[in-house]
Amino acid sequence: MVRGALASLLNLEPDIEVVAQVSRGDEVVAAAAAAIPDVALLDIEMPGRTGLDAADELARALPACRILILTTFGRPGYLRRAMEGGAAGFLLKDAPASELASAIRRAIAGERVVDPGLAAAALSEGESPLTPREHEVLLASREHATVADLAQALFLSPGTVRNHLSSAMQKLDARNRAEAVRVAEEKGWL
Amino acid sequence: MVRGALASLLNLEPDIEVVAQVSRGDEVVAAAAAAIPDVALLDIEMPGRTGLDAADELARALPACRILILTTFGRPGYLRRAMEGGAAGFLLKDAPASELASAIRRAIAGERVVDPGLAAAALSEGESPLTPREHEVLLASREHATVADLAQALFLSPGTVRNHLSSAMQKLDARNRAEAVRVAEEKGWL
DNA sequence: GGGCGGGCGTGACGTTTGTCACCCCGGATT
DNA sequence: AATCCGGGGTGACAAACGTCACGCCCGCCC
Repeated sequence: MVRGALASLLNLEPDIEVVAQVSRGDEVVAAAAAAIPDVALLDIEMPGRTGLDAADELARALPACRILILTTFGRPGYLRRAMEGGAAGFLLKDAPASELASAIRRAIAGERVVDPGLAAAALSEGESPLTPREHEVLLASREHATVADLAQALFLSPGTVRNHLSSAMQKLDARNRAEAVRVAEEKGWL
Repeated sequence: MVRGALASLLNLEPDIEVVAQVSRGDEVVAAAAAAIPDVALLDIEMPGRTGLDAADELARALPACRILILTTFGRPGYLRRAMEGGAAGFLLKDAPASELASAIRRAIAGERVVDPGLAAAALSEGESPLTPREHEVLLASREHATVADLAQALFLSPGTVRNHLSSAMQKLDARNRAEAVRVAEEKGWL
């Protein structure tokens, strides 16, 4: 509904035409390859595939296509990943709707469009202190209740899992897994 | 942005006029009292106050005003609460945008508008098996890492907290707090 | 070549957690 | 009067958790 509504509004702009819409992250690249848009507007949380992942591949497949990320959650980690992935801009859904059209125009003009407050937050928070493995274990810990489960799912020894978790918890200043997950999610590191 | 976009679209409909918009749940009743709308369209997750809570009070303050809940998450528990609170309809944001206007018209006509699949899910899942206290403790456990913290925050003995948690975990078929919270959230019982 | 960090593992240790049995109380049901 | 349920509490116990020290390997970098 949201996508449809925004598309309708954008189509009312005389200089903007919506040439394609998809509902899933894993349909983005195919649709863009077919429609060859000037700008791709991507959400982050999507079924099938993250908007950030889709952006990475889209940037390789259609280098001429400018990418704008439009998301609900202003996690600094998201912003960083988006910019490193070659996005031209990063918008929050709680910005006024008028900003969307102007951001698209500015993206076409070659500017980078980033919410200033969010950019500051991204710089101040720094990037994730977690090693890839720690990140992976913490991620999996959301879906597996016990260390034994976790170890089996990751093909690791239970001891190693606990070591990774313990190390992650120290880095995140948390007193247990659950808190570590919360903190990591808040900072956009998960 | 989403609210603004939907409002713009609705204003394009000849028979619909958007008379007020607010961004916070705790501003709903005041705005409605000033604008006296025929229909109130409420999200659930809002800063300040839940849309469901706002709906309850709105139904008391302006009984003539029809209430439509428009939300991202189709949790059966949400639906139940909304209907018990006197809402005229319950829409999901992933429905097509065209359905929104028609739902508003049907609400004015006195119909109840509910996503059929969601209604079935609500009936099949049943309501929360948790006692009020268990619910409360589980809710608080999201923000307090240890039992000791939890006990202090709720003015309870640590043992009692663990008893409540244990009982909740059994009812939710979970092996620890974190899993219990996940399950309860999924079912819309939290 | 040596140092360093990441990944994987083990063993030991103390703490926390989850479970259970059992206690009391008050209100509602029968 | 007896029963049940929700709430609050205690004490004990085993299991799970989080921490630490230590070992090994590999790759990178000075």
